[in-house]
Amino acid sequence: MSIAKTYNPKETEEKWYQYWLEKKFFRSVPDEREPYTIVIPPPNVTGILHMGHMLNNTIQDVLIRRARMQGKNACWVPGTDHASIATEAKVVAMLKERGIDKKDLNRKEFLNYAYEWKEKYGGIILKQLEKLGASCDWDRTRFTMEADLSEAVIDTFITLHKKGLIYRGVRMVNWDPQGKTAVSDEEVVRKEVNQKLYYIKYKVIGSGLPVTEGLNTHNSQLTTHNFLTVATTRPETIMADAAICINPNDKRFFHLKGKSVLIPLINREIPVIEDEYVDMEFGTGCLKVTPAHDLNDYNLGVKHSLPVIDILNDDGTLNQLAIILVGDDRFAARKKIAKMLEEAEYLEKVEDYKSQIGFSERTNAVIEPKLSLQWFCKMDTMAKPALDYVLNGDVNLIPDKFTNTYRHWMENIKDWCISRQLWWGQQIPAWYFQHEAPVIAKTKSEAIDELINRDEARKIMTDDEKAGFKIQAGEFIRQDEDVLDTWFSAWLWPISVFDGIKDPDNADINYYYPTNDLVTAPEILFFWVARMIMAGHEFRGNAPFKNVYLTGIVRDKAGRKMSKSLGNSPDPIQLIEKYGADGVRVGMLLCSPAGNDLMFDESYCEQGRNFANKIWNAFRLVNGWDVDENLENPNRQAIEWFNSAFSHALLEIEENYKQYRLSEALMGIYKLVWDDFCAWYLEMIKPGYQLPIDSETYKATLDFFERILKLLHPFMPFLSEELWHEDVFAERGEMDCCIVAPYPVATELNVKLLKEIEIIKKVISEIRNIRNSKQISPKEGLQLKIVVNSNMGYHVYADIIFKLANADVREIGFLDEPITGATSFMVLTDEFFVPLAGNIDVDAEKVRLGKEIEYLHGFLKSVDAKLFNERFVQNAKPEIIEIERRKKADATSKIKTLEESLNGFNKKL
RNA sequence: GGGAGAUUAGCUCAGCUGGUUCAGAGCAUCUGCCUUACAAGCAGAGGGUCACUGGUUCGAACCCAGUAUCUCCCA
Repeated sequence: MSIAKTYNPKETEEKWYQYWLEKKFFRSVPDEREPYTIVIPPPNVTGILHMGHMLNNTIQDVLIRRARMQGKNACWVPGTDHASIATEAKVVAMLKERGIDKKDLNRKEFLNYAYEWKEKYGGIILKQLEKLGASCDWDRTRFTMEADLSEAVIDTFITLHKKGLIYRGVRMVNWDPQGKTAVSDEEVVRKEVNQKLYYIKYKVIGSGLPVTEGLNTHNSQLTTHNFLTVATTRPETIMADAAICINPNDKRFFHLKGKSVLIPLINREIPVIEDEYVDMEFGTGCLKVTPAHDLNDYNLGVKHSLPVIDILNDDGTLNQLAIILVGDDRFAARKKIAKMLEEAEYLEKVEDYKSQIGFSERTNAVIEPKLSLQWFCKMDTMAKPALDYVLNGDVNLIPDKFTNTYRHWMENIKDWCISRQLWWGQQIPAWYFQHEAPVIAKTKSEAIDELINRDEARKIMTDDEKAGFKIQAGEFIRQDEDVLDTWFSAWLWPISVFDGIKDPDNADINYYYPTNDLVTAPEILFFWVARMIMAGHEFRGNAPFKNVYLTGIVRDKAGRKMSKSLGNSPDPIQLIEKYGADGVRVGMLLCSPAGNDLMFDESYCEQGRNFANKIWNAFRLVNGWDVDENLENPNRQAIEWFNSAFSHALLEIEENYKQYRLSEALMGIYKLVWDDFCAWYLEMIKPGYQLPIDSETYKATLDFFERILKLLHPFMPFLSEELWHEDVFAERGEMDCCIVAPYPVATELNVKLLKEIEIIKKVISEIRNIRNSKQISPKEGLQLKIVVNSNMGYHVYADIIFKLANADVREIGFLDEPITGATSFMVLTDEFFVPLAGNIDVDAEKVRLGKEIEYLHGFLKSVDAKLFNERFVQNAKPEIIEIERRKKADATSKIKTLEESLNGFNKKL
């Protein structure tokens, strides 16, 4: 039977993924086995797969497949996140294309379009994950805005509100005037921007005190005694000024104490206040205080009881309170007002100025600090236990360098603004009736009941009156327009996917929760991971997962973050088509140390593809052998050696898995397969061309191959499954699949054999090296003679040396003394001679020996330096000294033998 | 401005409690091979003042201090 020379992933991927699905290998239901659970970080429902997802989900799939093979009840819950801001933006854009303005729609109409959009595009990313081989339990797919999960969110809100952990307050928020929504600090991107610093003059008026004597206020040569100057980047906000602040220690401004000034253009009088907050070095030393439009000013305003004058509309245009330029956009107003100030001679000068400005991550609009009535979730009491879980190791951050960052954040946590001025999301269950304080309730009718219950006068109403009130209230009560932050859904994810909020004692939540591992990006450590831990503690009394594996950011070769706008991200699906899913998975993981960013390059996928092909061809070799039952097994050493080598590698691989060093675990497998199995073991046992193999070796080899397939499976599920079903291995029942094959376990190691084969490999390499440097064809047999000074039994390995180095076994001789006329090398303390009739360059050989002796002398000197150093002998640990002594002995004896060889050459001449 | 981390071969990274696992791996490079599983391959080779400067120590890639450069987080 002939098999293709190269592995073709396309057919096998489709075939096996379907097979796994049909046979329900991904399905998990609670049973008596130990559970192993991962909840997917729900990708944005609008998203398409990018390299970050590829990395993240490959890691999860590796972990979940390995756990499945280890006999655990592996459950990987998939799903998507409604991503309110991003999705709403996409829907708005779609409507725009159709010529529909969101403003012309009501909430219900808009949501219909949004759902239409979600139905069309929402499943794309999950379909793409299938291509990668993701073994999620698709029957469990959840969506953060589906009915059950939304209910969980609303119930959570109500519960926390009852506990006093949710409140409504006037706060400075980051306002996105384009998206018309508040965004979190984390969604604000700060960039350095070239701006102008405007120096504006405010006319000083005395409170009872005369203006500085003798000066004519109509004179254009005004002095600082009549005016003070303020430097600002935002001249359009002067109409919102509530005060001018000076530092009480600033001698330059003592004369201003207790006075007031007039705001230019609108001539409103505002006081001069004093606060040490003002930096005397910056600008002019006079600070305009605009509580409505700057966070620091707001705090200053609170401290000095200043009025708050908000001159901006939600869309960033100026409102009536501005008095002038009403209706103009803030940036247009800035230009205009600069001109107006200049014309009225209030503008002293303008300077270039660089500063950090916040931009909305979603709309890229300049963020406006804005006072707003928002809902907040109190963080301080929730943060404490969430911090403790990480500090005392109940939750493991991997790598643990993130623990520091986590602590720093948790100790300086601010309350969480959870309302968003959007429609796509769970509408806040707060109800407003006339001018009463809002009622928190799940439904309108519950809200009305609550209205009745909380008011003494209503409580005592007759039933008829109550019914009347209900009808009246029903007409006027209205629900909060805002929706909840998406993270307010996402923080429940590990609980809500198992319906643990609605039904806290159900079989699924009891079995799967807390989950085992979470794999996510460090960027969302705080606003997702930390909050999930808080929710876990709050609603279940424990942390939602044990380990958090933080992946790196996928960057391009030049170190730039991969992004759509840069166009530097390859399309993952195309990569899969080019290199195969297994190739891409291997490629991703080869370059992804835990927690470090990875500089992705396609060549890694190429390496992965080549590896798949290597395995494929190893299979072709084994598959092609005929077995002769009558043959003796000549490969006992080789078989026992590989058995040990496999276990040895497995132990290391397991250790790396344990520490979540997946790239190193993979590299361990890579080397085991490529080097140990293919380059050494198969070459050792390979029968001659078209000759049969003995059955013992054949069986052992197939067994090794099967074990290798199992080790490979988590990383290369398709190739391993494909080969698993080849006839040579076994007759497979329909459920006998690699995906559920029991994971290999290490057996006892033959340490002596492992060591000896390493020596034999070295001997073989040396012989090959001689061939290479002397241009001797591998077909030309060589002789090998050995002077054995160690206790190594080379006889046993004569066959192997012959086979791999073509040094004829019958010619291997054991000598008592070195011989001349041969090129030589040493392995450990043993001397090897390869006679090369007439082929030997005596001078070169002498030079080589001389160099080696010289090196050993140098080495000996450094060892002696230690041993003759009294302080070393006194202070160093005995075993260290012993090692040094042995080094010395070995080097001395090596020098001796090499010198004898050299003398041999000299004698001969 | 405050905090965290990094700097080891051309590239991506290992290197545990300071000492034979001590300078390592994979890729790339170079040399020779189309050797009947694999040229997506085989055999071999070269390549590093462990960022820099001091210090501690019998001994430093590893510990300490300073300097430089970079990344991230927070103002």
